[in-house]
Amino acid sequence: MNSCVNCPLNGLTGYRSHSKEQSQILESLKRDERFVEAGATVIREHDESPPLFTLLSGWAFRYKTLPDARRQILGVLLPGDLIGVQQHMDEASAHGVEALSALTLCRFERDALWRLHRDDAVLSFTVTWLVAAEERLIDSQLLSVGRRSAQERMAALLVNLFVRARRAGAQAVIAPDSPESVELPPNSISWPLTQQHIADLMGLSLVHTNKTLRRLQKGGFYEIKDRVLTLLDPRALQSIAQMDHDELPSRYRAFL
Amino acid sequence: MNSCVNCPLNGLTGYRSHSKEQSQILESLKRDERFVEAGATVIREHDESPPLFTLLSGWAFRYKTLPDARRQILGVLLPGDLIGVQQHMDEASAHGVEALSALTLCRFERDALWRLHRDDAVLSFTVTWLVAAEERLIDSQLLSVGRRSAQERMAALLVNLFVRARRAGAQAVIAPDSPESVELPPNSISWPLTQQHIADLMGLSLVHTNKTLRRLQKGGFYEIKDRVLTLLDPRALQSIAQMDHDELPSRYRAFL
DNA sequence: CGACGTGTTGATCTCTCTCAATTAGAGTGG
DNA sequence: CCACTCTAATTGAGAGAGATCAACACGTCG
Repeated sequence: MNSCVNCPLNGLTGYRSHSKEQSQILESLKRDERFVEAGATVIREHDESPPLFTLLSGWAFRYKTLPDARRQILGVLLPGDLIGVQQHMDEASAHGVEALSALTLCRFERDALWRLHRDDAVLSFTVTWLVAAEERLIDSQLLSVGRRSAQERMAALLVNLFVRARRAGAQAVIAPDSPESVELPPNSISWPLTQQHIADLMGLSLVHTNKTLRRLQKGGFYEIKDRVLTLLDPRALQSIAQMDHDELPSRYRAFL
Repeated sequence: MNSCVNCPLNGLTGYRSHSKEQSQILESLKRDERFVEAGATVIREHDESPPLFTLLSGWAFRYKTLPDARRQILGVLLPGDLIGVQQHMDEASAHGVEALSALTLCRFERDALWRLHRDDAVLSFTVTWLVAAEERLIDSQLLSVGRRSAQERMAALLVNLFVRARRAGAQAVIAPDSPESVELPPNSISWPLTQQHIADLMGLSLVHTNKTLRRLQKGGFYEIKDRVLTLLDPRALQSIAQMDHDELPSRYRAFL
């Protein structure tokens, strides 16, 4: 079975169903599939014109670092996300991408982005949609990092990633050997993040991240065991996070 | 003279020159021009499907707030920026937009975004380019807010906005009555931000923002007088900000 | 003239960071 | 099977960057 059916460009955004025509264009732009192991670097931080990818399975993250090695994780990439649109348009890559779990990537031709815009209006609109959706995620993270307390940030992160992962899992047509495909209870997801990742995501120190997380755990709000996150009280977490009702786009709300 | 020549969709991204065909499409999608005064709300935080705008002159900002009124400014919008792509695709607006100075906005038809993708590949590619460019700006701000000290954040903000404003000014074909059009020495720009704005941009308190800014000013690195910012030592500021050489895209470097 | 917005400064307070040490689990090699 | 090593999580203590509280200065504007 062709894994292109899981490609986000192929109409899985919930916006429209894919057609033969678009599928064919995508096929022609696809160069190959790539598999990388957990921890591998997909794009180095200052790579020149890295390829355009689509994430078919697994978790990854985008990051930037300062000269003295402080790292900020810009966002978590889940199956169905696009990788490398920003850099593709503009000289060197501004951020690196690293795998959190084993990944399956669909790699496209160098000029795929332009050809896709040139050849098909639906596909080009989908790209814009995907990029805009990613921007909303960053906006939300910026709100957390800039204005939420440590505890609020943790709660927001848990809820956000939970609903995103649930939705990504629900959308995948097949993904036999990927971490997110393992059958889990409806209030659990696979969780490949270490506390260091969480700290770098939320702009906190490792130690403080640990203490804050611990407090939430002892409060019975969530549980992480064997790389699996279980939300024991999603509502309470949302409330702790001071999440405005509409901070979650409606397409995610069903997963809580 | 038609102000559409200043429209970012019309090839001002430096990526290509505009053609008759694209100009005509844009004309047909343009509904009208809007003028708002400084301080006005352009888009309320939870508006349903707000229109798509292009910022022709003036400064604005995007923001999100928490239920208890803490505010995070997500980014500053300068002439040539697109407003409202994110919200346009997806239910309610996730962020508000407010004017920092008097603005000239070009307002488009409701379904302009889709029609533009449908009718012209160059235009649709330009939109993707613009959205991706904005995402890079947010990435950079997230790095500041998450990992830079207060002093570093201030320095980074001053440098970043300076080069962006300089470039926007250099690109504007005409903008007679807008704040950024006033002739200023090459190391100065118009500066409509209050310290409260800066605090909300960088995720700091007003008081601490003031003290940090004051220290930099006393150090002779910059000066703000009569709503005009002058960078007295851009190199030193970059260095204070721990700005990696490539944190500024090359198209901005000429303005330092 | 008083009200208001903006900037400034000093005095605490506290959240988060840094430093340091310990525990637990997963490999790995002898 | 048992040291040995590495990574990730955990906890305590002390330090510090930044927050909060409180005044005051200055200019604009009704």
